[in-house]
Amino acid sequence: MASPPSARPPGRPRAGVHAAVFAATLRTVHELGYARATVDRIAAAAGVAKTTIYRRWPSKGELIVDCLLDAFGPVPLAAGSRAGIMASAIRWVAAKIGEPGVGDAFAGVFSDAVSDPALREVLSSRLQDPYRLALQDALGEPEHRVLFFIDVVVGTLLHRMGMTGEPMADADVTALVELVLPHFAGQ
Amino acid sequence: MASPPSARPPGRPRAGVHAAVFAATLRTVHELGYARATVDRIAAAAGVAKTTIYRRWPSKGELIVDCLLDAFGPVPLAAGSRAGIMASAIRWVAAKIGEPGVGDAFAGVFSDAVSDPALREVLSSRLQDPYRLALQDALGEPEHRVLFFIDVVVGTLLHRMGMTGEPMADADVTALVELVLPHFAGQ
DNA sequence: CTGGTTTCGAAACCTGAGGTATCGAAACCT
DNA sequence: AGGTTTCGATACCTCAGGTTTCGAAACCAG
Repeated sequence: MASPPSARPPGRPRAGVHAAVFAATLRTVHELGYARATVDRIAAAAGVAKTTIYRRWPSKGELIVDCLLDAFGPVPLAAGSRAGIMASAIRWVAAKIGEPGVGDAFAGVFSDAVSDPALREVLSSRLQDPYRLALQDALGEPEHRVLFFIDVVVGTLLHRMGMTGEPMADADVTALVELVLPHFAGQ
Repeated sequence: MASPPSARPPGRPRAGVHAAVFAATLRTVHELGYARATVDRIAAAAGVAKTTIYRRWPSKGELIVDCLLDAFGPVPLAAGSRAGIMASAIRWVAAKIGEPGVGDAFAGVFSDAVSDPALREVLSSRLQDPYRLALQDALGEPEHRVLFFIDVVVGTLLHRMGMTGEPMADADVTALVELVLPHFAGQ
């Protein structure tokens, strides 16, 4: 029979560097901006060799996607009216994008994906799809409609971030909520 | 007295290459994507040396901005209700972004601006401000409100373009119009 | 037709970033 | 102690943005 699945493989075990690398990534992106946050610098900030990073993530883009997944976590979907769910989701993503480094990393990896179909696929399937499915389920809306509102909400927040370098202020987030909410009045 | 201002300066005159370079830029970006549309390739497609391009535009970003200004032209602002002006403006920018190469170039230069404050300033002042001012004037709205709706409309269109690689379909543009229009019912 | 001035094209070059390859040292298990 | 794997350091490759150089071409004045 095969060896028990929990048997540790021989050799030196991998060091747990994910948390340190994620923190170093957000810190470096926040301090230097996305383009100047090179993999070398991120590795140095994490106290790790560049080769170690490339052993775990196949590209800078996928590292950033994993970092964002870690930073965002699951959507808080408080039970309640559809409008309430939508409003809290919008405020949640706006607040996350406002955290230091997160918005820059998000806008940066999104930008890279424009010219990189493989990264676009990763971004779509690993980052967008889980949230899209959760929202479809919570709202009882069809896929194309949820995708549309993701375009509206995330697109608006990233456009503001990209044009001004600053996350959207609370007053404008409120305006965004009021723009979207009437379309989820029913139920 | 000084020589008449219309006197041609001595030496070889500059060749008029703007139109050819703009066309080559959109064509190359459309065929290869933004990142692979290098300045070398754009120059080759235009039948021009790379140095000639850098004599006229200080960076790839500014070349793209000028190319977009040429491709967009002025906003058609048909006289009518504020809602009608807004609806036609949204459909106009959506159609422009849907033209081959334009959406990719727009998303690409926007992406570059994320990590390049100088380019962000150029994008804001040369590309966004003229349209913002025209809309403020036509709609009688304050600056921050027009900026907010530019974030919503352009952000949504670019997010769709960036995530799917395709411009937004007409049905979704209609949904975008219907999302925004109720906020311009008055007058 | 000749000389002065400017622009053009071709090529070599520099910098910086993503990503890969190599290899000895370190960490774990048996 | 020996086998296996990962780690860090370093050198390296590719490619894109951008600059420099320089001879050739295009214009004007005399």
